[in-house]
Amino acid sequence: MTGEVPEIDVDLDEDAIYDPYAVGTSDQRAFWADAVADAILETEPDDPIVIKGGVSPSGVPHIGHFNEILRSYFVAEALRDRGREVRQVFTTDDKDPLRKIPRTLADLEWTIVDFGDDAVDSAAVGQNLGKPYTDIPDPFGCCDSYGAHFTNLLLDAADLVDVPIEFVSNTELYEAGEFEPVTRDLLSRADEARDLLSEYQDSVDDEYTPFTPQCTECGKLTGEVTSVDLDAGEVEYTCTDLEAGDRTIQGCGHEGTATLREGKLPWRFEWPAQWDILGVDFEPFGKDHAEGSWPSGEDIARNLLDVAPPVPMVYEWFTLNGEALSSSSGNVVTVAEVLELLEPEVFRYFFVKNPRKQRDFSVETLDQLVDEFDRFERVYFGDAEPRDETEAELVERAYPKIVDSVSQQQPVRIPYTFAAVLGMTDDLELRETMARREGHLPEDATPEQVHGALARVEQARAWAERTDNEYNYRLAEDLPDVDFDEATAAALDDLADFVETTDDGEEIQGEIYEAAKRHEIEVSDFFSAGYRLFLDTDQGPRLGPFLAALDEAFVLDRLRREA
RNA sequence: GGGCCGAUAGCUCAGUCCGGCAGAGCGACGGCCUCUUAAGCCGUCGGUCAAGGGUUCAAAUCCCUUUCGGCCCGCCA
Repeated sequence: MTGEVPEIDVDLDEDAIYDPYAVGTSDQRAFWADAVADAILETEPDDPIVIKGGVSPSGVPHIGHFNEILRSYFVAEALRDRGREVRQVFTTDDKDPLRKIPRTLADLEWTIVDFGDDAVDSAAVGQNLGKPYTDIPDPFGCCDSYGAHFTNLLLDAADLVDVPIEFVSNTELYEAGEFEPVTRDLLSRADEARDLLSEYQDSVDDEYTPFTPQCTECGKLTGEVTSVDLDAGEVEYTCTDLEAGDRTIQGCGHEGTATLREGKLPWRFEWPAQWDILGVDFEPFGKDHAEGSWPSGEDIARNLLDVAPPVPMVYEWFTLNGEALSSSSGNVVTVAEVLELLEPEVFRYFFVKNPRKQRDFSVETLDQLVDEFDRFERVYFGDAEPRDETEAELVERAYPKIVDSVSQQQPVRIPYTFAAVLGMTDDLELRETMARREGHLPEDATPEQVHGALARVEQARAWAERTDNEYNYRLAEDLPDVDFDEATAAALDDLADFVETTDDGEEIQGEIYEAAKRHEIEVSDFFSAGYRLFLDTDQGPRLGPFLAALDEAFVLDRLRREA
């Protein structure tokens, strides 16, 4: 359970509640999710409050999709803090047609594979452009359809970050007839619908019909409606070509009839129709929707469907390593991959930040994100000073929503980069010894705390390996190929003799200097010799305590260049 | 072409709505710990608030213009 929600007088006018750029920016709240909750409550929604997100299951889910999941989650939690019941719904827009061949796919284990890979039935996909995702075979053959496959990955992604969501399949909504009343209504007032949408889309002309039938012959959503018979609940259509980007998906020319369930609404109408059907009170969306779909959707909801639109919120897109996230170009990172590098709470923390800012998710500098989270957590436990009152409130409100559960005791965290260094060895006891020697583990830490703190090593090690950065040390198991001069060799022998007499890291550290001086060699060169022997690099961790932590017999053999 | 969002220290970001000393963490640098090299402590440096102009006693904040990054204006979602 989270802390008290600060009581404030909220005074939002209609404009502020339905301006997607304004929602969530109140200066009365430190955490944007609280400001969003204020706006939602101003609309006086009934319980349960419905929060919706949604994406097309078009390909490999990537971290961008977590805007839909986690932004919504924080708002849901902010409302629950105020005693409200909330449903977090997520639509998989699986009735959408596949418009182009994805370059990469992922199997259910999140292994990324190229479209042309042998494991992929590429023909099953290539021959089905223009069909709904749920009518295309799963190219891996493991799920009911292409749509089901990637919906399963989305479900798994939400599960990985432990956000409970109610999944709703759009295709199933159509099949169950949920869209039929809205479809019928829109077709009966096609002129009105056309007039309204033409204010937002220049291309809407007199021929426009707010329904896209699915061809009974070829299965594609390409039909051009030629007549409507609402009494029969049918439309007549001709299967025509479909423009998709710079390509054309060919229709089969079939002339036939379709029921109001055999097809779909164009997106501009489908979105507000979802609001109506699901009773949506709040929906965040990417900036791509902000200038197009939202204004028309709001208008359609109010003036055509006669329903209140949800409270909207725009989030900025972020980049990955400075480049646009793009499934087609392959610049994606999956949640599964991210969670190999980060603890879930750190990943969730990333989404606590202001949604209105363009942000880069940089794998190279992930350590900074982790450090930021660690400080955030210390502030929560009173172990670090908040920079101002705003941050104090932000921490108080957001931290409990980031972690699984707030622990009684402050979790022990070892710095991420140090954790990466510990990854030099697979010896768990050695990791703990080194961490203790460096004071990263309190004397009285419980075994659970130690275990929890060291769990980070796996992720930090994976990060160091992946980026091959300065923390990518590896304990040299065999004697590296070395060739020292006489003085250095003698100094190393001295050092070995000294190590034999003590296991005090600080004393060893001092002897390294002394031995170098005695043999008249540069201290820095002597350190380098040590790093070369143990890590096969020129620099590394503080050598004395490092050697003290290692197995003594191993250290002696190595210093004497014997093994 | 029209509209919209963003840009603040080397990095990650607060602060902008409602004008009032330019901020935090990390990094860097210096010092301390018998000690250049993952830790710790102390300290220092670090800024054309993207650029220019305007309003104001006072502008990162408001107004105008421009640059850069991105989005929308598709019978796409």
